[in-house]
Amino acid sequence: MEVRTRFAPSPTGYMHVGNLRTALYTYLIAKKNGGKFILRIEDTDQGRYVDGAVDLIYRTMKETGLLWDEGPDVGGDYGPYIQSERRGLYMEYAKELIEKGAAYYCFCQKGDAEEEAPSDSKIPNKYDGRCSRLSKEEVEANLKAGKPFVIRQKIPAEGSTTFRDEIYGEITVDNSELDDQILIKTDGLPTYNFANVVDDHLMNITHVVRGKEYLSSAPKYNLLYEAFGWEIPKYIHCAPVMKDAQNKLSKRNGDASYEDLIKKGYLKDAVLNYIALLGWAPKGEREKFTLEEMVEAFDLAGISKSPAIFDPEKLAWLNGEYIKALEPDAFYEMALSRMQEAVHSPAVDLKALAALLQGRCQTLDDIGGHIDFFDELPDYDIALYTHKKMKTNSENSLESLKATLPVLEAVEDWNQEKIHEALFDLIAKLEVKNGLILWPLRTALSGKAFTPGGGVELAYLLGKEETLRRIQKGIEKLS
RNA sequence: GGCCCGGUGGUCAAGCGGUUAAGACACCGCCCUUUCACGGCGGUAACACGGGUUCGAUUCCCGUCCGGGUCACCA
Repeated sequence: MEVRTRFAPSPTGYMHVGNLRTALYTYLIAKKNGGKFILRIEDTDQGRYVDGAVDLIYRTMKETGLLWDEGPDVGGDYGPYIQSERRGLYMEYAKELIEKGAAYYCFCQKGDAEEEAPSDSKIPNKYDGRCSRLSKEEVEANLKAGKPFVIRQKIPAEGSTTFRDEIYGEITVDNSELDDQILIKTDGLPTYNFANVVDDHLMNITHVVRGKEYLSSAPKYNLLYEAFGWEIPKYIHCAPVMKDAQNKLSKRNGDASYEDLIKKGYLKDAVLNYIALLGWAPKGEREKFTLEEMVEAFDLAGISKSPAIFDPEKLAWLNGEYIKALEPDAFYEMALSRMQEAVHSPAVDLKALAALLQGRCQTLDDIGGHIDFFDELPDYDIALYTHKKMKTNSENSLESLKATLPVLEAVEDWNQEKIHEALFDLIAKLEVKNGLILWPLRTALSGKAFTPGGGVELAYLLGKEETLRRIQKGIEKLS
């Protein structure tokens, strides 16, 4: 039988990485088995609907390559794929359940004292099931009178229900723990729990992938499937992605969303790769995977039972690996706007600068901080000239700069080779260590302890005139 | 609180009765070096606790503790 999985988000906000990871795992399970990945929008909660959320879901998934085979915009044989467009469909299934004795009409009002369970119940707020004991005539009369109603699932009073999750194994719950949950609301629309079961069956879903928060409602689903006589899908419940040991990563926590990460200069492939590793361990020691490679390597056995804390540092590291692996031109394109923000002189060779930056950035946002000295030389402390390994100090640095100035002044073609040649000729002539000339030069040019390149590169990028000016400035500072 | 699930270094995690308990990030040190980075090498650091079962438990069972989830006419 063909494997069919579905990602079923509700359009209630933006995609946080936990959502995205669920989508990814769902996709991987389908593709690993040569099956179909379906997108279904669950929008039965009119109150929580957020404008633009559906588009954001489409965009994020397309961008990351999680392409669906069936869905609202691409169609398929099991549509519609938007739950609100299926609204007419659920009532008949609910009625089928009533006929089968697995559900009943309930006329209790929301918030009614009547709805409250006896206080000795083990479950607070558990419905006491009084409407299930209404006679057929009473139900008919209420319906005729136009009394508002909901339809509730009738949970067997005795026994227990066992279901199997692919990663947690078999779980058994006493039926007395289960509430007669509402299937159809007063407005005639199904609850998530009911719509889900009906839709998954109608769409022939074979593997239900979802967050672990649904684990405890799974027994009720099983009862529903059994009442219908439908085949029960395989369940895969995924432990959440956490912000810290106590709190789940949440939408309102700043950088938890995919969009924010991208804005901050993370690469989509790196983000996808990283979140895959949060809760899934591939066989072997490889950590870097393309989506195709993940499909190949994916295995349910590698999915973790316990929650994983999102570690921005490791993401940053992985992102740096992805940046290094980029074609220089591709990196240049990505870095361009950020370089232009920081460097305004048209004389600066941004391609050469990008080449220097590529190996030193973990995120694109790091760029600004690396090149903030280009436009203007910071007012630095001359202590920077002192470096124990280079054996430099303010006195010999002054001499070095004085020696360097005329040498660079004499360079005709201002390019890296010529600059390099001139500087190393000087070093040879003076019979000193490279660092004695180069460290003071780099310091004078940048005013910083750390820069994206050495003296030669910086001199080239800054241009002859600015280079000489900054050396002169250094000499003044040291004199 | 009832029920369900989980608990290996700071973090992600291998492990599935016998291991010197992998690996990665981070951290520290050394080397290389035209700084930082990169690269190379090395290091610190973990089986929540208590009982069993067993010749032997990180691994199996029970209890405790801790954490999470759930108990909506939300999904």
